[in-house]
Amino acid sequence: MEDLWLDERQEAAWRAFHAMRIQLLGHLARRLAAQSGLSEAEYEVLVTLSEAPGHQMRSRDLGRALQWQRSRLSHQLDRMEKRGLLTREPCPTDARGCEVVLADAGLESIDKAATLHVADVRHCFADVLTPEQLDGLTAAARAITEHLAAEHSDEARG
Amino acid sequence: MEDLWLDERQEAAWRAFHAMRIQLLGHLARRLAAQSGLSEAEYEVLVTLSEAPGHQMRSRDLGRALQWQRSRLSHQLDRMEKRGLLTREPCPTDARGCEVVLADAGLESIDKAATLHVADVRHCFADVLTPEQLDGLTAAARAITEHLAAEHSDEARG
DNA sequence: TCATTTTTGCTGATGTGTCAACATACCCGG
DNA sequence: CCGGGTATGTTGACACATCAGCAAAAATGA
Repeated sequence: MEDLWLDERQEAAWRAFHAMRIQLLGHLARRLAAQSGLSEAEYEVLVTLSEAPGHQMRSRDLGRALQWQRSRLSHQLDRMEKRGLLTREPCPTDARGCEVVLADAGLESIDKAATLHVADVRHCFADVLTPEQLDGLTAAARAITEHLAAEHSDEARG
Repeated sequence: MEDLWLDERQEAAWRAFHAMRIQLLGHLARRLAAQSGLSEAEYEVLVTLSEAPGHQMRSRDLGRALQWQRSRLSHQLDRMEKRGLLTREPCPTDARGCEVVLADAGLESIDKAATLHVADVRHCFADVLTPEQLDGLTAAARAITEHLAAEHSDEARG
């Protein structure tokens, strides 16, 4: 049963990461909502759509790009379609499919929102860290992501 | 309009952090649910209560410890009380207040869950990083948290 | 061709998180 | 003591996320 707890250094890192995450994401989400009337989920959908050729994408590909579950995306698109941010149209090459098209209101929203949001990310995240800290964070985050990906493909095989 | 976007290094860090956060927290939440039947919210409430003297706390203090909104806590306690993880009793010193008491089922749950969850955190987070990365992450996270706290108190004053 | 399996998207139920509004109790200055 | 401001907790409405289950179309392969 030894070896199961965190040592001092590990616990400090975990707690600091936890607190930072809560504060930072909460702050960014509140700013985004106040400035643009968008939630983070809406922002991500609109950014991805706005970068797609023709401002449209199959629901399947949108889901893959965002790494979302199908049902999550479907519910989210329901709400955004009701708000007039996008439309859903039948996919010409696959009768199951569904083309998600950015509406004018959505394009307007995301254009305004993106500039302000990126400025917030700079102000509260990027500009607070030194270049060395940025690189260190990138390396640490990638190490964790890759470890999880490896583990996931392990259990898919095993 | 110059200076508003992120440079290469900043964008790499932001994207890496974003991806890591999604993967890591999703993984930990799924493992916690599968192993213990607890959500992260329930886990946090139970851990905090289990560390309190007498396994109980005023709702106000619980909210402060968790940094939660009052309404969030109230809704969460509703659900957990229905599940038999805790009880709510009147506060003897303040008729508005409410003592939240850990129930036997809650103590049992958290005892089992904590060991497994901490092991997961070690496996997917702490053990993946070098001591230097852990310290670097701690410093970076604290810098961000402190920056946000300072900003928040600024706008409270201004 | 035809049956089976996979992919795609939707739905309903439940749990989660935020906001605004509310009722009550406390506190403090007159 | 009393009256206005503050603190505490709850509620209802809504947005968000996950799960299990469903239907229909497509891909696969005997």
